[in-house]
Amino acid sequence: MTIKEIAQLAGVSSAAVSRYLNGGYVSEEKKQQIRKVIEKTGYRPSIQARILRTKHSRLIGVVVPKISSESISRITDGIGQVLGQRNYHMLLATTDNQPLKELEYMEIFQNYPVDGIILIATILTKKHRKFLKESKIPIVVIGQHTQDASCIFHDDYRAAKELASRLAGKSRGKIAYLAVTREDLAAGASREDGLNAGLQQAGKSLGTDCRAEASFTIESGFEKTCELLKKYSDIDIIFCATDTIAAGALEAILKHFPERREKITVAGFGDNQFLKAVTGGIPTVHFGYKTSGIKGAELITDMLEQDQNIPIQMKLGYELRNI
Amino acid sequence: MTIKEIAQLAGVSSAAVSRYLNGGYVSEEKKQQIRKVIEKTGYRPSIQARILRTKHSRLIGVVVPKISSESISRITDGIGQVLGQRNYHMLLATTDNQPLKELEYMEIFQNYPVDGIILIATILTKKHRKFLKESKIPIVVIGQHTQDASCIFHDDYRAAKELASRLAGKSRGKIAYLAVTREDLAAGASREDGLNAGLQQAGKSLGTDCRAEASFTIESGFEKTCELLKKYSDIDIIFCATDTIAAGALEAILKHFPERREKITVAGFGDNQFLKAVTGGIPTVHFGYKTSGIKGAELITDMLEQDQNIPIQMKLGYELRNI
DNA sequence: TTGTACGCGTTATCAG
DNA sequence: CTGATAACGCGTACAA
Repeated sequence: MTIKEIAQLAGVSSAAVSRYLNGGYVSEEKKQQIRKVIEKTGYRPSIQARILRTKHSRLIGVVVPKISSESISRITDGIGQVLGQRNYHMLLATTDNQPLKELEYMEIFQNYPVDGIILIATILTKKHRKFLKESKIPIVVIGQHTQDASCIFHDDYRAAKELASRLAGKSRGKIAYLAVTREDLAAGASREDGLNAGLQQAGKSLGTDCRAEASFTIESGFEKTCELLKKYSDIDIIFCATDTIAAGALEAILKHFPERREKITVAGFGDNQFLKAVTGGIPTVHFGYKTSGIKGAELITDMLEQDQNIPIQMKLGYELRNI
Repeated sequence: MTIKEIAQLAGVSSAAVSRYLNGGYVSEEKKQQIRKVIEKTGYRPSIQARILRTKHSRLIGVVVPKISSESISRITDGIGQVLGQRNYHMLLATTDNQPLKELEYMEIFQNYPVDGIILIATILTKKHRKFLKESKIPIVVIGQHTQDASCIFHDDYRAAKELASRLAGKSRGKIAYLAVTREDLAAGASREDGLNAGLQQAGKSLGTDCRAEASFTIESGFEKTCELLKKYSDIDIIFCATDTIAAGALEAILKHFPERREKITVAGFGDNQFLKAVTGGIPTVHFGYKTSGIKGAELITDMLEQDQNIPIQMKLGYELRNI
């Protein structure tokens, strides 16, 4: 079904049908004819061809590293909420934690096309930065700090510092840290640096050889914790770069070192609701993920509708929980 | 940047550039010229305009009720894996558990357009069924049984029946069930019916007034469990329609009825990894979610490439865990 | 108020 | 092997 066929069936020109669809001048009489035909045929205009003409789709592309993450779903919730209110739609793409795929999907989005892109970022490579700078459509980065685009991020450093300094006092043994790659500037480098600063402030430091690097999974937290606890019997705090890793740490303790359960504190980042429900809540950091989604969506729609092209950097606070 | 501009800069026709891009006949000499210009300008063809001509995008749209769900992310993992191998890309849309939004996004996908749609279904209304039947592009439904499209679903009934019959023997008190709406034929009706059949087989039945209807959230499981446990002091099994609800049930017990913790068995569906890690694993049903994603993606790409239009109904098995 | 004609960026056809 | 040119489905000046 094309607009031409509808026009023929209704005995009018395709322009009239187009105007009918988009609220232009059409006589009452022709409106009726057109409406009838459209109802009967179930005709839907091709968004596709329309975009080719109008250059905007009222679609926002959101690129995420994975979807099985509570923090990410909170962000997309926030985005979806604002976009819905402002009459946009959201399309998601997942990259399975592969930065190259982020670029792949951003290009697809750009050419497909969507009106704007929100990137929930992990590692920003040179290629990313080039893309951000050269993009023809607005991009907002969530979760990482960058000069190359508007961004919304969390105060990972200070959160980690405060968490560490407040928890470290309780420790009489070794303190361990399950990190994630420092290439991830937010969850990797900033949290780790903040942690070390916080420990120092409390007159402590990580135990020798008590740092391990995990990936963003439960299994990884499980394995690294087993190794650590096997090596040292006096670890009494395990900080984890994410609550997901913390879940793996808890599993390891539960399964292989149950006798040490009471002695070891496991702390994380993210305030995972699932974890809170079934454990009663471990010490963790609550970031305003939903808020960052809301702000991100507001930002990008503003850029779209007001041609605001001055990049904005926005840092969001945090709250310590269960501490 | 358009193909015409590239053609001009390279001193060839736009047709030659198009052939260069799509592997047609171009002399070695012109190839070089074109490549140079494309590299220098960073030109990317508009997928958009290409689709207008070719009618296919090598894009598959996947509609999901929410993304903060482990089962759903396992399905999309499976889909993404196959699609990647077969040189397709995946676009996701979330509907926030609102069936109307499912239709909205399926229409967007259809007109946008994508080559095929995978719907991870919850409630199939009449409008859904009409849409499925009339769709011009292939649709695969995952998670629900339907005659109106190819579908892949799980054996919820028998899984629930076996789970119930094997667990019921241990009970000496009241048995409770936290259901979800029966409008959801799979997670709602089938599991509940299977559960009742399983209990009956074991010579038991649900306690009077011991069925409550929850939504698919932790909070909801928490509230309903509080109410149940307040009313009856001899409940010793709580079956939950999903592991997420089960997490809420565990939270309620932990927080408000810790003294009854040892006496109450909480069982669920879905084999949630997070839950398994931190609790050691509650009795639950493992469905082949990733498999259903894989099969779904294979199905739809086959339909696309072989014009197989005979609908296929595929039922997948299950495994009981931690029982 | 209406219809004609053109353009959006590609690919496919066809004559060279 | 190459280059004009028509077509894809729509929106919109412009002329009527």
